[in-house]
Amino acid sequence: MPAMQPPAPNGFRDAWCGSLSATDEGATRRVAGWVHRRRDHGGLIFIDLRDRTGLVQLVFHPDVAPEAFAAAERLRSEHVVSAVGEVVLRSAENVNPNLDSGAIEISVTAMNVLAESPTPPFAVDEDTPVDETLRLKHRVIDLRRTGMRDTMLLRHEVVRTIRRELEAMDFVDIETPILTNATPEGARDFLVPSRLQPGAWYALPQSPQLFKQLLMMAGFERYYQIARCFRDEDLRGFRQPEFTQLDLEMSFVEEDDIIAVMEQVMSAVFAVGDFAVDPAPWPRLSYADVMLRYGSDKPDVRFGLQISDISAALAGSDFKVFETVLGAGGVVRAINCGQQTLSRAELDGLNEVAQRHGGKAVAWAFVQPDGTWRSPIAKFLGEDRVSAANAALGAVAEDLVVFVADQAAVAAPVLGALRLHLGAKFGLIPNDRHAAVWIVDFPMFEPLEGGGFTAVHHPFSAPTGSFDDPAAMSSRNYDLALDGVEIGGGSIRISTPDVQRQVFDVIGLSDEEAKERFGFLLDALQYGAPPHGGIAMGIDRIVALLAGLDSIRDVIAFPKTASGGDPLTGAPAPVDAKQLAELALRSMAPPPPVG
RNA sequence: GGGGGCGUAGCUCAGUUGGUUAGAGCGCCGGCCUGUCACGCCGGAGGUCGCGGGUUCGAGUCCCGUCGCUCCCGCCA
Repeated sequence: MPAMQPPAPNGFRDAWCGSLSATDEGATRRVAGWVHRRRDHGGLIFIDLRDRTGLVQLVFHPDVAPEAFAAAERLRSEHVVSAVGEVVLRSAENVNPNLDSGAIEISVTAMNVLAESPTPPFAVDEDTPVDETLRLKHRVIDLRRTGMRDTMLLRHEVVRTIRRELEAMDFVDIETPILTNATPEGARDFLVPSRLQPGAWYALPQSPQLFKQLLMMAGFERYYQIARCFRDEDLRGFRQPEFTQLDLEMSFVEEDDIIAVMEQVMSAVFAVGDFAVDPAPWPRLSYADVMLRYGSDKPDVRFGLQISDISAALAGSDFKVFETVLGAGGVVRAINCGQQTLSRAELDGLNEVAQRHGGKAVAWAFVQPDGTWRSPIAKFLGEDRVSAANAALGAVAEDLVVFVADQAAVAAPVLGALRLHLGAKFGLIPNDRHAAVWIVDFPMFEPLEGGGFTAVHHPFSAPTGSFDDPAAMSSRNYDLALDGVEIGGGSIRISTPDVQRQVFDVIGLSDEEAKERFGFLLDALQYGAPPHGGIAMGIDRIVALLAGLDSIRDVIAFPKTASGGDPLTGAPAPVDAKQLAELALRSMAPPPPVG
């Protein structure tokens, strides 16, 4: 964090607690903050006083300031005080190296108690973990802890850096509506009833997608916004119903232009967190490639354990499981774990990992010095197939190989999950090194059960290929993955009404529906839309990764729990019948029981 | 919607095969203490074992239900 300017002197303070140092020796300084800790020695009292910048030790001597000393005897944790005194150098043996201000202390001459506090529900320190519901219920106390404080300040610094970089590149910050229209596909919308138009509904935006495209058509060339987005889906550690993204859009650009801008911005952001990411440009891998080799569209490329397809090597064996799968158009894929050992119980445990992700079972083999396999399935395969598989996998003596046979759409994610599981188990995932990678060449459409298609990303991305074969079309999308987490994604957009209509047609949106829902977009496209594209980056996720946190709840000041509630305010909560009546609404359910 | 884990003092946790008055550390309160810095020493208070029901002579412990939190799958264009 950059150093802070001293506070403008007033009746409360003229210095930051954490910024005082030996250079202030002899000066009279006034500080204000919270009582972090009190050490009462009877004839001498020490107070650690805390403000946003850190701690400073106050000393109260009965002979220096009897009144202040008497007041200090009554101080307790989290009382708020303003104190003034001389900054004195500590003797060498009394220096506290754990404190930024540890070379000095303030010998207090006078103190004002500005507020008192009962004992807080948990200690304002990092020493013991605290139940998260309790933390959220008392978020004010929780946010006083150094971990939360530092994270919120880091978050601020990240956003500040983004703005600085983008503004240096002439991006314009423009706000888009929070009350807007529901979208027919994609995530579930949060809905807001209209009072002035009973029966009609606003929706909270899942992203400013269409508005930023309209801004390009309006000629703003380069737009950005730190935008709040809303999706009414189930929560996870890295998913909240409202979240913040860096949203940007540019005109007269292609993929390389957007990617170059983002690499510059993100490199600056990683530098803020002292985050060791390989210098840009970052690798661009195709969707098909990463789904095969990593079993994920957001691969963690910091470690090996890559997946290989060995269908061809093993085809035609007497092993019924593989033959049945291959006969039905499936695949056999495997991970060569190298010289690793797992117990029988650990090998069996892999089945659970596979089943959690929709797989059936995991086969395994240990390569022996002569190249044959010690494996329950070896006898069904035959020597030729085993050596062909060894060749395909680069497997040599003492290597462990794990296999999954299934339809590709199942085998890929199952092996992807196994890869992460094994990488963690073998200790292969470095936490001091980070890897960013672009994923490109996504399919434009994916087939729906029961016929038809849906857009893999969204129906405003520009497709490539022929509409005669939608399943074979790609989209001009690019996602950015960091350490196995999707931190952003975007695309070159459709900029002609024609193509936009054809895409709507493929996803089953009739001309009439398209006109009703997106008429404004088709209309704007028709009046001269520049080629344009953009990207959105998940701020919460980026900050969590920079801070090494597993949950974005820890980078949001006031987040929701897994059931979408806020223990602090009690939201969501029933509302008065009167409020409902004004909205022409009626409650269908009895209010939930209190407590 | 489905599956796993958790819920005992203000906080973090222990609690054996179901068996005496449910414990520890920290915190809190009181006393002592002039160089501590997670101060120290002495003493003390503090419990709806998440909630409801059941089994049992007896339930923190076993069973059923329920609520809350959390992780995973589905879902998240």
